[in-house]
Amino acid sequence: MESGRIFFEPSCQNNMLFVSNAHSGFRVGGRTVINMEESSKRRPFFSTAEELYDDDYFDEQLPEKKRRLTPEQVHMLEKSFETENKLEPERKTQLAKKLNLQPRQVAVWFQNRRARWKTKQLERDYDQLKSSYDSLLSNYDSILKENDKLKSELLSLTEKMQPEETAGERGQKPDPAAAVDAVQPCLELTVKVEDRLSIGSDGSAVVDDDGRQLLDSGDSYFPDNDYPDCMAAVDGINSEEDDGSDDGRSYFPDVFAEEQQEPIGWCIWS
DNA sequence: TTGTGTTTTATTGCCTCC
DNA sequence: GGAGGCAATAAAACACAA
Repeated sequence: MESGRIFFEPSCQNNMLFVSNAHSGFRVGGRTVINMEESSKRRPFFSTAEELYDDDYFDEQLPEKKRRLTPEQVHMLEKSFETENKLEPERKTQLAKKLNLQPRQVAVWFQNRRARWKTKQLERDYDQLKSSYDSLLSNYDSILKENDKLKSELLSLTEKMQPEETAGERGQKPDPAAAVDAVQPCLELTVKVEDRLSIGSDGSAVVDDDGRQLLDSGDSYFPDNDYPDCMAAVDGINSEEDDGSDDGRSYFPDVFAEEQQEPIGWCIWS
C-alpha cells in the first residue's frame, strides 16, 4: 500500500476500500474512497473482510478487480426498481442492509439502471415513430393513387361529354381544364400532407417548421406535440418496458396521449 | 485460446433543487 | 453549500465466434 490507512465500512460486509487521507478519491459520506488509478493495484472491490485481513490473500489477489452483483442481489434490485425507479434515502439504506451492499452501490445501481431504461425507452419510441411514419406513408401513397385515378376518370368523363354537348349546342361548352382545376385544392392538400411527412433534408433529423431541432434533453423528444399527424396512425402504443419496470412514462408521452385521428387526403368536390 | 464486442459496475463533472 | 440526478466515460467481467 502506497499511502493512507485502509479500513472497512463497518455496516457492510461487501467491503470497499476507503483511504483516510487520499487526495484523489471520490466523496462517500464525508470520507474519500480511493480512485481507480490508485485502487487498480489493489484488491477486489467486494472481497470479504476476512480475505482482506488475510496476508496471503492480500499478496496474491493483486491487482484489484470489479466484482459483479450476485443474481439474487440483482433480482432484489430489479424488483425494487419495478416498484419505484427513484431511490429515496430510507429505501436505499434498507436495500443496502438487506443485500449486504454499500448504500453507494445501491445508488449507483439505480442510476445505471435508469440510464439503461432510458436507452431502451428511446429505442422503443424510435421504433414506434418509425412504424407510425411508415403507416402514414403507405396511407398517403394509396390516397395519392386514388386521387390520380379519380382525376383521370373525371377527365375521361368530361371528354366523353364534350361531343354530346357540341352536337346539341345546349348549355355551356365543358372545359376539361376547368374540371382539373376543381380537383386542385385536393392536390394541394396532398402536397401539404407530403410536406408534413418529410423528416428533414437528410432524413435523419426531426425538424419543425422553423427548422428547430426537436431533440432535447428533456423527457420527450416531441415536447410540444408538434407532429400530431405523424402519430395518428399508431394503434396500441405501449411504452412500458419489457420487464415491466417502467414508471409508465414514455419519452414522448404527450404525443401518444391524445387522440389525433384526422383524416388526411380526403377531398370532396361537387 | 484469443480477439472483439457487449454489459455491468463505478467515477467524474456538471447541473438543479432546497 | 450539500445532496442527488444525469451524461459521459473508464474499466472489469462476460459472451461468443473464429
